[in-house]
Amino acid sequence: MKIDPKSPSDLSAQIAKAIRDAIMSGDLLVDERLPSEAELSEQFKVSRPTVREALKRLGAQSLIRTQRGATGGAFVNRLTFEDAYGQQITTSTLLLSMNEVSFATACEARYALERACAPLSAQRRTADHLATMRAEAHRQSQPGLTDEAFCASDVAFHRALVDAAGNPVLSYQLAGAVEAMQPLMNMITFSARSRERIIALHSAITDAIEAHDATKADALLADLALYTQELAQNVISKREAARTQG
Amino acid sequence: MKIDPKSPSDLSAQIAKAIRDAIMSGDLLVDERLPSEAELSEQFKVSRPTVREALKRLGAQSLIRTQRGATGGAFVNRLTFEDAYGQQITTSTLLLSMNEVSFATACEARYALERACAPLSAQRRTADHLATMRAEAHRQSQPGLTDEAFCASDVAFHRALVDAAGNPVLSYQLAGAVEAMQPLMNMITFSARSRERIIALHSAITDAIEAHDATKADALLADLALYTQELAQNVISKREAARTQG
DNA sequence: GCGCAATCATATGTCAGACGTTTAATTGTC
DNA sequence: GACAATTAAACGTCTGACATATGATTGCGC
Repeated sequence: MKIDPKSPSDLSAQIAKAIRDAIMSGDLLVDERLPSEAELSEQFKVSRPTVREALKRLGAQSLIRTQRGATGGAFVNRLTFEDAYGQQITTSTLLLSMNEVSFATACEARYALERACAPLSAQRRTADHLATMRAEAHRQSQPGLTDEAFCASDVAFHRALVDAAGNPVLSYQLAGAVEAMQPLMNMITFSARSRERIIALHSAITDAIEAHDATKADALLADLALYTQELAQNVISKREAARTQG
Repeated sequence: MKIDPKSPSDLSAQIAKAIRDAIMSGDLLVDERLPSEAELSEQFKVSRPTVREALKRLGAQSLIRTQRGATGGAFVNRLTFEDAYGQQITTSTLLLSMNEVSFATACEARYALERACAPLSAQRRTADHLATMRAEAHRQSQPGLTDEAFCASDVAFHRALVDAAGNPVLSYQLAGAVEAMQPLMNMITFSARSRERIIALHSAITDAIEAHDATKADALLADLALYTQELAQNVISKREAARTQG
């Protein structure tokens, strides 16, 4: 765990990298305590503020946690699925909003991923998952629901569908993809008729999953993907028309 | 953009959160310059080192970049797909290594995701993608290749397969999933015979993709998934036997 | 007037030393 | 032996300063 003393700049970045590498390579184990800030500053021959900046970098990635007090210090953090979700959502959301990713591209990715776990979900779904899916579908049918609330419920529905696959790694991957899309989804205004159709599809998907019918679930998801794209296309072409006219 | 002055601890975390929220909500636009560290420390009524710790946190997430000199400062960073890849790989790798995720679970997730983009790849693949896939398959057939090099080539092959779908969002999602699995894959020792079979599958997959045959590609990927699981199972049961005996 | 070099202003990067706060272990007393 | 006070270790923050990079400005020579 050493740094290059020649490059005068970015010392804190180098230190962060050295520690990160030590963690990722397994030299530092989970819950192991790092040397105190004072000791690290001696080891690396830098000042304590510099060490602190490095530690904050690692903290931002949930690689370490810090604890105050006599037996405190920096500890290698066990990265939980929840931590990872949060980071993935932040990253994915920014990625989509900053890179002019088209709705079509994002939507295609989302449904491709969801269809990937549909067979597993159909196979392993529990009563709990089915109940959540039905509850969300029912919520979506309530009148007076704002578009945002409708979208949020939509995300919850799909989240349950993904969780039904019983594979935490898949859930983690898809949580980011689906949640990051919500800002894009929110731009769609759902008419009463379009909601009705989406809800019908949600119900049918739930039925298929309950019946362990992977093929049908897949087909319904394909329909839903197509319909979502269609709705978005309407919004986009209307905007285009308004711009041309105005 | 304010912080709570009542809680005495974690000031830098609060400041980081305030700025992060401003970026994610769109209050701060891409390439916009943040106030200088001195100005921020005035605004938030904290010292400069505290502000700096907050900025380093944001830098670690690639939310900002800093530049020295007269017109320097902190700028809202345009998160590139490459930045996002890097972070996702780091996060996914640690998640898998720290949470006793079974090989079976990770492998299932990986192949489920890959099969999700096989239809798109079959539809859109270019000559470039096919060339890369064939080149990697060929590399895998060379004698004397270490298991690590074989795995790395395997990752490159699958990466090309995913990129062939022509959807950067999918590529981003899958890059993390596939690359993060490499440490787990590396535990498998590939015999000459198992390599041969994997390479045959890789070639067949490439053929199917070239022929725009999504169904066949999907079936072959399913075979590959099964075979990979089988190989891993062998390793695991051998270890088990060794432990029982020793 | 124009080009080039020296200077300056600004902002980040780093350092040193200090004080406050939290927390657990130790010590001392009843 | 149990409980309270003290102590020590470590992080969290502050102040002030110097170093360094870099664009802008100024001034000089031509």
